[in-house]
Amino acid sequence: MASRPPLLVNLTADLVIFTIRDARLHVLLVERGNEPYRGLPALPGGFLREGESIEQTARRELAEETGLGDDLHLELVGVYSAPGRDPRPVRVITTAFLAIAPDLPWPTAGSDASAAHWTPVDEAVAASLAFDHGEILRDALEQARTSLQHSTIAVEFCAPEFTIGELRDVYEAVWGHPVDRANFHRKVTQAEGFVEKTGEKRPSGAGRPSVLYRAGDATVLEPPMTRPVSTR
Amino acid sequence: MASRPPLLVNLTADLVIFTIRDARLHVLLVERGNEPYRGLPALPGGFLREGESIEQTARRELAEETGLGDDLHLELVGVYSAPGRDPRPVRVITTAFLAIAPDLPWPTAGSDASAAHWTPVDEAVAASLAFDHGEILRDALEQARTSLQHSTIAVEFCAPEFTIGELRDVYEAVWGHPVDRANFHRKVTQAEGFVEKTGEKRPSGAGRPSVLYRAGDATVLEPPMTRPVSTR
DNA sequence: TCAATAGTGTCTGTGAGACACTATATC
DNA sequence: GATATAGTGTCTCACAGACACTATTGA
Repeated sequence: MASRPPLLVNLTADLVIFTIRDARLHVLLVERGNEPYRGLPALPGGFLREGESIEQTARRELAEETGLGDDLHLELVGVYSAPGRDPRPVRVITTAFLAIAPDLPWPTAGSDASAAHWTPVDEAVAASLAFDHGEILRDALEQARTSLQHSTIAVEFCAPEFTIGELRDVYEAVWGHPVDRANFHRKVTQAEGFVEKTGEKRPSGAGRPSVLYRAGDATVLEPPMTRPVSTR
Repeated sequence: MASRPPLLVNLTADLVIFTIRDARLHVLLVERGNEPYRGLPALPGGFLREGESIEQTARRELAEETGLGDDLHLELVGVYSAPGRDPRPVRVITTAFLAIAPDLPWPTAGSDASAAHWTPVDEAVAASLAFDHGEILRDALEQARTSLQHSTIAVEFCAPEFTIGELRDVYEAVWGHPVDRANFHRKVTQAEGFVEKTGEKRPSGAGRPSVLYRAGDATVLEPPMTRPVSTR
């Protein structure tokens, strides 16, 4: 049989960048400046360039959008390739990555030109997004919730020095569910390599000052943090 | 700034198809008939076609290679896009999928023309494979081991009716580690929706005949099956 | 002193791991 | 009977969940 030439496509990396502001999980959305879907909110992303791996594309976009270093946590969420997901003549297939940013004072909520907004995830999930970005966002959110169980990435949401209470706020914001204060404290401090004391304390307005911690060496959390049934 | 046109690439789906033969985990490898890497063992795969999602590409290749229906379990392992991973002029980026096939009598170990071989995974991991298929295989193996903990996919390795002992053989083959017979039996039969009795028994040569089960409705296994530390 | 927040003690239930025991088949 | 395989009982330890308690600060 005559072999047809392989189909040529464009490849993009789209980013689901999460952070926590005011104890709520937010995701970075940009307003599309071009067709298709001009004016609609979308996930930031961009095309693969020559000499780049798709992870490098994702990191480059991440740096452009957040202005942060490229040492942030990135994990693959999925490949989205349904025919017709992008109306342009050449097929555009995207690889979605999940990124986690600490809750820092943001220059302009993204240094990129186009209007970037930190949007509460529940609003973003309910909104109508460009392309299949709604589906991507839901998949990434579920993956983030699962990752919090099995890994120590929650510290990536925090500043270099943080309190156990702040770390607990991360879990509560991502899971959207309260977590027992006492049990969480023990779990986190006893898990080897999750957090380590800095030796400092920080006054917490009123009340006993909290001990400060920094991230430990471990990346996997074994045994995992159990996730409330109602969040699954 | 002048925007350059997006890079055009070829996209492939490569398959890591696992099965169990003689209580050992095997993977399907094909011998490459064309350049590059002609003659070297490689994972089966193929190019994305027009009107197809990449999952459909993977299912099509899976059906071609195994002759089995397209209801087999498929899960995304990763995207492999390093520049230079394929020496051809147009960049070839692959999405790797993990598939699980039951241990059935195979027509010719794959109906495809090219020489397809069921290879024990430890041999395949040690061998030199085409492209970055060695890395893909290692990633897929680790993912399969993890999936066995958290899901009920182990039943996909089995015939429609199976014994608890056969299911345990799956875990031992994939993990490469013995699993306690008694505790496994309780875990599997008490986990809701993992397996259900058919009502039949099957004589097992000598000894008490074993009760037959079929797969249940559940896909996630909660709480998970704990994996021996030495396999992590 | 009280209010507020941080951190500990302790009891209970679930389930994993280890391993002895019972059940049912072939020879 | 002996042997082989399937399945159960049971003890111990680790740990999650619930929640009462103590500790340390500011007002």
